Amino acid sequence: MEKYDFKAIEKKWQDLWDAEHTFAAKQDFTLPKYYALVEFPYPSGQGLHVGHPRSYTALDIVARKKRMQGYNVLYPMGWDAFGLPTENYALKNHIHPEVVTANNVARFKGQLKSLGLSFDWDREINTTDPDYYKWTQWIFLQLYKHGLAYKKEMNVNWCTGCKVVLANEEVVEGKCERCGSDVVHKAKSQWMLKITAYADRLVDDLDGLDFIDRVKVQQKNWIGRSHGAEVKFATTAGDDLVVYTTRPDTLFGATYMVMSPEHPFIEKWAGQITNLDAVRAYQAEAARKSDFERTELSKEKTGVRLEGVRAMNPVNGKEIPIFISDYVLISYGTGAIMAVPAHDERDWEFAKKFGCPIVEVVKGGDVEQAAFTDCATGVMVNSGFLDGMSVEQAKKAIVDWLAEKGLGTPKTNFKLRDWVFSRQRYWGEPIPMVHCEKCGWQPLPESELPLRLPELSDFEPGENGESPLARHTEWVNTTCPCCGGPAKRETDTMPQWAGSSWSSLRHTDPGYGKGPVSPEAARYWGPVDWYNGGMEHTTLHLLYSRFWNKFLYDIGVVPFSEPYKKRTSHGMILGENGEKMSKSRGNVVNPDDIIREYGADTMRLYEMFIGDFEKAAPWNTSSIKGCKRFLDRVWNLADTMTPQDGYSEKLEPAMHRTIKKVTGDIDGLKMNTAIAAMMSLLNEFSDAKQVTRGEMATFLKLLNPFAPHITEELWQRCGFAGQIAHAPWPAYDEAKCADKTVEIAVQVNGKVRAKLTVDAAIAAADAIAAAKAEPAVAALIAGKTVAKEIYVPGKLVNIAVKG
RNA sequence: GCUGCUGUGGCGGAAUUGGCAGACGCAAGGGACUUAAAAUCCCUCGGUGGCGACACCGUACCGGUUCGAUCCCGGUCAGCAGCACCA
Repeated sequence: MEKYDFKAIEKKWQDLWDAEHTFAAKQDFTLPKYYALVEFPYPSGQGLHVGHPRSYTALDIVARKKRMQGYNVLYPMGWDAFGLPTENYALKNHIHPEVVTANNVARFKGQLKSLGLSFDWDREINTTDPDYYKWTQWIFLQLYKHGLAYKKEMNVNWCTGCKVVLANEEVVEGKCERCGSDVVHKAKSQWMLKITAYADRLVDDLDGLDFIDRVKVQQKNWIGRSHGAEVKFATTAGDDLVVYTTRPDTLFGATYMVMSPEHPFIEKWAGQITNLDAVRAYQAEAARKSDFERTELSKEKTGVRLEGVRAMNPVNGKEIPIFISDYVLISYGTGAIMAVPAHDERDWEFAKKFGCPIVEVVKGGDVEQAAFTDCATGVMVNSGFLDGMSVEQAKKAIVDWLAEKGLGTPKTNFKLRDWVFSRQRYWGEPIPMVHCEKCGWQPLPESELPLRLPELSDFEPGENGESPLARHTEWVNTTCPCCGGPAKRETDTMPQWAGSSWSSLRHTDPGYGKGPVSPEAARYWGPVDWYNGGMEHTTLHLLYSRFWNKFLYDIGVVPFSEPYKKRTSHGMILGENGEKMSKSRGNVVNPDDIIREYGADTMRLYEMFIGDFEKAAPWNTSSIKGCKRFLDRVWNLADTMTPQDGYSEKLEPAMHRTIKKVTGDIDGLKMNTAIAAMMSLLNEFSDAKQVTRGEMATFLKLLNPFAPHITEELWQRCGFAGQIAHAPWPAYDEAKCADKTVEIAVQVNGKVRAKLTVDAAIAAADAIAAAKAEPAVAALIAGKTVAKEIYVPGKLVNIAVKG
């Protein structure tokens, strides 16, 4: 046969797949279904990164295998195309974002096709398509109508670089997640989504899902649910100061209180505070600090004591001082705490600095040296009626006592905040709301959707934090849907995360006109069976889309409350030097170059072979050659094929074992060891100098999901019927996986001293007898007492001797 | 600081209900073919000692349990990721 011409072969089959829609999901809803999904890309100007194919190829392998196993597979692709980089590029180059998006999508699509990915292009979606964002807007209106979208004047995270508001999830260490600029606080009126209403379910429902642990852990930490109690402390100012605590058991040890500098009582009590100047100065200082500084300076506690007002510990009647300090956050709990320095590290540090008494109420540590925070072993002391109880018992007892006296109630709190949903930029979905002086905020009638973005030539963001849409008065000025009078449109747009929050649902029937989701298609296809995506989206897209799905479930739009059954995450592909790929580091690998030089099949194989799918792995150009060499040898294998249909006697166990291994490894996302197993099998064929027709057919099928072009071509050239993509996945027989004879190790006291080839079904006594007969073993055990003899079937014999 | 994860040859990585450590691949060295190179094929390839058959050591480090530990337990160190004063 001629040389392996991957260029011609790959083009031939890609064209055929396109022409025949080979991988389109079938409309027959009686077939068993499988919905595989990868996070759809943001079509950036840089084109595809070598990281994209790692995720896409892995699920492509899953999808191709499932098709061969007889499933009706949905493996769709789309474009998450709204967003700042496109808009910034458009601004810089004076091209409309819509044009930029179309160009980028065309390039991405070409690149994805050149990889031979089996996406169903008939179900392509684009979040910037008005037919798509019509329904994104529709979902927003439903959220509004159910009280889950509301407008609020608040301090928001403002990115000084992008000139836009960010969600909490988009702020990393006080900097913008995208551009790295400083994030400052700014008071603005913003649309908010009440994700906190779903906090409990977003935590609890994780238990029933097949998500990798680190995703579950990260989501749980982010939502940050804690159980405790709210407790009322009487003050000399008259108002009760309410605090939230997870350790009500330590109430007897509360020796002072702390309020956040933003706490409203400070204003209220101004007349009674005798050191108001110092308090005001501290408030001003705290307000000046950005989030970043507040966390950076967290080592040293600061604060001011409120002179003139004191509180009373409700459990023992003792008067205790009140401080203000920025280590207490206004945004969490009640904005005030009871301080128990003996059993809380932060309180301990503060008490040491400000000379507050440290009263031990849980025995077990040395509270003069450090706070004792262990809940599991401590015993209550100095706590009146709680003395002698464990921490757990004391928690119950004190909460009951507080409830009885009307001093406190059990309470659950979350770290999760509501989702800031407004962005002051052009390239996003317009928020379909209208403001009327008379009627207030009014939703746009659903019949007027989609509310299209106006054609603008000037979409530079406003300096004052206004959206560019605000300058477009013809679009802004409208009539009130309620009273018909003059009104103004909302000029902020939705965040980039809006469109992707329901995209998995739309793929099930992207053309459906009566709602966001066809009920019939959703019932059949949903939820997604396997979803793969980046860890960086765990507390963003993944959390948001779970929230939206739950909402859509509650209002009867979808019949399932979780959008994804299984979630995995791929590791990053690093540069050859082990650092993150970036232009500035000069270590970027372009997938187009690799495909041109080695072919798509080699590229796919290499990215799957590179290492543990979940871990980061450095790119290594010379390792690619190993994968190319493998495919070259597969190509040449066809020349050694014999006409025999079944498996040769010698290789039969290896064939069954490899089928089992590859099948299981694909399901377990261990593509690297699946490929290793196929390489080993190829080595067996090489040693045998031949391959039977039956072996060839099975081998090509196993390899097909990984290297679809070369296997399709060889399938045809070897004269097998039809296309391999439609061939059934090979089966294995467990009973035929084992060899008839096995080599076992013989150990004396755990050290290998001999090897022995025995019948696989040998009895333990016979194996041990044979082992003892080995000269090397006999010499070592001669004259010693045998303490124990162990036979592990098919593995080894171990003889333990003494003396 | 807290939480989670990881630590295996020159490199990427295999192998754990405790059972022959280093599969598979890369790189390297030697050989065959060739005028030569590339490609291909064959051999070697954890360390130390020995001409040698072999012996001893070896899965970050120290200790424990076991006939047997990369795997389990206790402690130490290093790295990565997430969270970051959430009471």
